[in-house]
Amino acid sequence: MNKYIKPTESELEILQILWEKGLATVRDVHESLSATKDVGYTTTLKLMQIMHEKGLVKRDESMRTHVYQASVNKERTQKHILGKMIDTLFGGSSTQLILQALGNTEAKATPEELEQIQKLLDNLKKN
Amino acid sequence: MNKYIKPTESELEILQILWEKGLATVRDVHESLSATKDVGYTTTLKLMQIMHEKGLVKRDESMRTHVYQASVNKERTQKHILGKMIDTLFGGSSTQLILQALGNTEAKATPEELEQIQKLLDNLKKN
DNA sequence: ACGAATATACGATTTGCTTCGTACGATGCT
DNA sequence: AGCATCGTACGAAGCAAATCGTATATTCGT
Repeated sequence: MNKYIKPTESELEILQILWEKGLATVRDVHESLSATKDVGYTTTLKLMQIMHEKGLVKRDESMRTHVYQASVNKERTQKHILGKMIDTLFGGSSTQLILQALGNTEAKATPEELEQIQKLLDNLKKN
Repeated sequence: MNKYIKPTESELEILQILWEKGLATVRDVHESLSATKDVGYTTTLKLMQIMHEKGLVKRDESMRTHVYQASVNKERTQKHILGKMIDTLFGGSSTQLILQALGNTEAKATPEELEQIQKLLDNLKKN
């Protein structure tokens, strides 16, 4: 079995961009990143090279400008980190986390989203 | 305004113990910790000293054996970290996080907990 | 063709977290 | 009193993450 590699905070930021874009060059990623963060280009590059070594991303090197994509699954990664967080921050109770997230007044959920949650909740209640 | 200090992973483990116990000595915390983790006493001590410097915990030094307590609010801290996680891992959508957490087959929620979530959900729907 | 811009590679540094050894004082036991 | 135990303080090592400077190759514009 392949060992799970836990992405660092910075690596997660990059992964998120890659998950969104699908394919992206270092420059693409860097431009997205630097919108919110003050960071040098070579720093982004280095990070992505390290991620490549770790196997977090794949890249096509056939062109001078390499084209990257995530090589780890988004949902799997989210689930993994979420699980850890539930442990270390919510004493193992996912309910506590959900209540906290639902009650979060910022990042309000839209009615449609609430319905989405309702549906899943209904489903769980049946079992 | 006081700058928010982000607790590290290890510090969170300790905070969780302090939130639960209210008051605790280093030894208390260490015993809780070492139930799940293999770590030396002085390591726990040092961590708690650092947390004290950072202002994450308070302590009563009037006795030889100092008595600690968390000085940061549990809900506030959870919310803060959760918010960051929603940003860096779920593209800013708390709904995505909730769906993921609800769908999590491990750490199953009990029917009572589901009701708790339902109530909050109903409340949100009204507005 | 030539200078500017753009790309990767890579080493070095800095910073922060974690861990532990050691020193040393206070307390407890016999 | 004398020794073991328990407590804090503190320095330092080990490690990983993050940042950046520099070297070098390629490409582009004029």
